[in-house]
Amino acid sequence: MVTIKEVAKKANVAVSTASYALNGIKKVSPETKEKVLQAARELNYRKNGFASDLKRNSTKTLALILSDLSGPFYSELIRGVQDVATDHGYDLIACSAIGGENSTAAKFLTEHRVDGCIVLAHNITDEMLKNVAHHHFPIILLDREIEIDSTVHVRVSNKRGGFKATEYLIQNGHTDIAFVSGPSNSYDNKMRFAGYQEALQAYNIEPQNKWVVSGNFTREGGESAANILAAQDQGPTAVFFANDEMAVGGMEAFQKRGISIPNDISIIGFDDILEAKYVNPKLTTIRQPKYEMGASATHLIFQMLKNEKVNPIFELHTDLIIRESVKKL
Amino acid sequence: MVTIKEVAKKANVAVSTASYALNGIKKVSPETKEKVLQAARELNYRKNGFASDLKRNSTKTLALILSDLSGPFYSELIRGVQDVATDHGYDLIACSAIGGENSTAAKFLTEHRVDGCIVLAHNITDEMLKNVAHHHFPIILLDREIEIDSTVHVRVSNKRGGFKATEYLIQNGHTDIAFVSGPSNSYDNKMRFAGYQEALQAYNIEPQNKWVVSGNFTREGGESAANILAAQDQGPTAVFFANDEMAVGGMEAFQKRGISIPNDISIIGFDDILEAKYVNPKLTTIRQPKYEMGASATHLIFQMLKNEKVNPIFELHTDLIIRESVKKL
DNA sequence: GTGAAAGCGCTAACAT
DNA sequence: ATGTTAGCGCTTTCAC
Repeated sequence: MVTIKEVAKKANVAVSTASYALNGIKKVSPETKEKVLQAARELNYRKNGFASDLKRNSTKTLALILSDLSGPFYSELIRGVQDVATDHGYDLIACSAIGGENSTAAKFLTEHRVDGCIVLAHNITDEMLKNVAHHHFPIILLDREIEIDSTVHVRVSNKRGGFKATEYLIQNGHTDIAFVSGPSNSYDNKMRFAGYQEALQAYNIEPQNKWVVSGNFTREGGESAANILAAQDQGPTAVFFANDEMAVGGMEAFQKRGISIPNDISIIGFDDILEAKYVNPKLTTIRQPKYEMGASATHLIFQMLKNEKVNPIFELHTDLIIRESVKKL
Repeated sequence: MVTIKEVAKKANVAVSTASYALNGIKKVSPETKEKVLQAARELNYRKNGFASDLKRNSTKTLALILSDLSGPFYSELIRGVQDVATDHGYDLIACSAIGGENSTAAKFLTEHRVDGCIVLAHNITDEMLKNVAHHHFPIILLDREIEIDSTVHVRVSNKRGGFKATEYLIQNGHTDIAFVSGPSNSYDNKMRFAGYQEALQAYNIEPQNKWVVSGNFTREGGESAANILAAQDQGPTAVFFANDEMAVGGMEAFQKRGISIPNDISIIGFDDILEAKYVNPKLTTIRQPKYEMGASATHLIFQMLKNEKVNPIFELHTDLIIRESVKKL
């Protein structure tokens, strides 16, 4: 490996001069600069980023921690993060939390390898986050329930969204409304369900246990939930899937059984994934402001980096997107 | 920031001893070890990963360079990379090549921040790759045309795949076969088109310029290509979309115009994306072995790291996946 | 088993 | 404008 020392020697200057030249610091005369650059080129010099970060005590990079790099994820959200990071001259890397304590995520979280982290991973334990969170190392948690000291949460109003979805169904004349839930340990799911229940109550509709079935947030889960619902003597006239992924699977399952959407049954989802508008009929759903979530999270990091005080909770709103999958009764 | 020095002081040992204890090196007696660990806990010590990497001169991490972190990408491929990296005790980070010379990707490529790179990004120039590639820094290029010294290429047999797709159409009685191409600067696209042409020639079918339309590898591009094709007096009986993304868009566009698939027109794609089997009718396509691409690329990196000789080109094969979108004439 | 000390490659304060 | 040098936090050789 060729170091700055060798470059300096070849250019007949001191290391400091070489460093200044290489970093474009004006102190150095144009001729010396060119000499250094030339030497660097000839030696094919590449700086050692770690050494430089170590010295400067700053990495100018942010990490985005995801449950699984290869999982499906919100590209809009990432774009939000990326845009803001770039605006501030920061780099962004993504890493996976698979492996828990031994994951790449853990390494970045604990070893001062980045200046801040955005965590969108449910496989990172609260325990670990607690151990790592301290001042001067900003951590933003997305969609987490538990509050952790010196950590900031960015959330979406899942409960209000669940309420809106259910209310929209009710306003279209539905009273027999099923809820297909995600995994029970999911904070998102819990809140969306709470919104569903609240809406039923607000409109004096008796909740029915048989109409709450679970679907694990996956397409397949949505299919089997739809099949369970369709097999009942007296099925619901509408179903609220706790995410679009399941709604898409559910729609397919209903249609396969000859049940027409929205004529025989109305469907509403949650998330507004890309596919929602390509499915047939187009899916009515609750949109999460994903780009804004990413952008806000990143803005918060920079505020924290500047030692500004930030509110520990930042909540964003949801919108009802009306398309074609709900019929007025 | 609390350093190992402070831990050592608190534990009343030398830094070296603290280092041994912290790294689980057996030299140190159980009691001293416990003393050190205790001190570290109390001080909430986090090691500085850079300092350690700098000293060890190895990062034990690989970078996966993508055109755009927020773009749609092959999660199967990433899983392949991830699995193999993990097996070798390496970490994996993903970063974006947006910004070219100033991108995060460039930083990782040039600054010795990782032990090897897998590049799946067309916005990294050959020039840059050339400057960076040298022995002891393994770089694997995915789906690239130009060969670069001391760099290894993993490819898929796009041309054979294009041939197979076209041949399958021909074997089903089609002779009026359109080709919807991707961006002209894409190596994948070029090769798939070459396969298409070769198949036509092999079966003595006259190629028709009016049946080659471009679609930019996007869903929208597929839609407009389909619309162009559908508007022709005498349209094709089959169309080969150079990727599934476009095929899905094209199918929707055809169906919107009342053209039935596969009754009125047959469709074949390329890639076998997840959606291919959820679309209606299910899409017949050419599958790329994406997991294997990722896994092979990563294996190659480790071979290079061990200074083993590797072949500069590694080609994987494609398979025809027959589903429902092609009809026998 | 433990400690002292060199040094990884770089930056920046200070001296010239 | 350029050079000398301390030191970032860590690992590891060598001496005890």
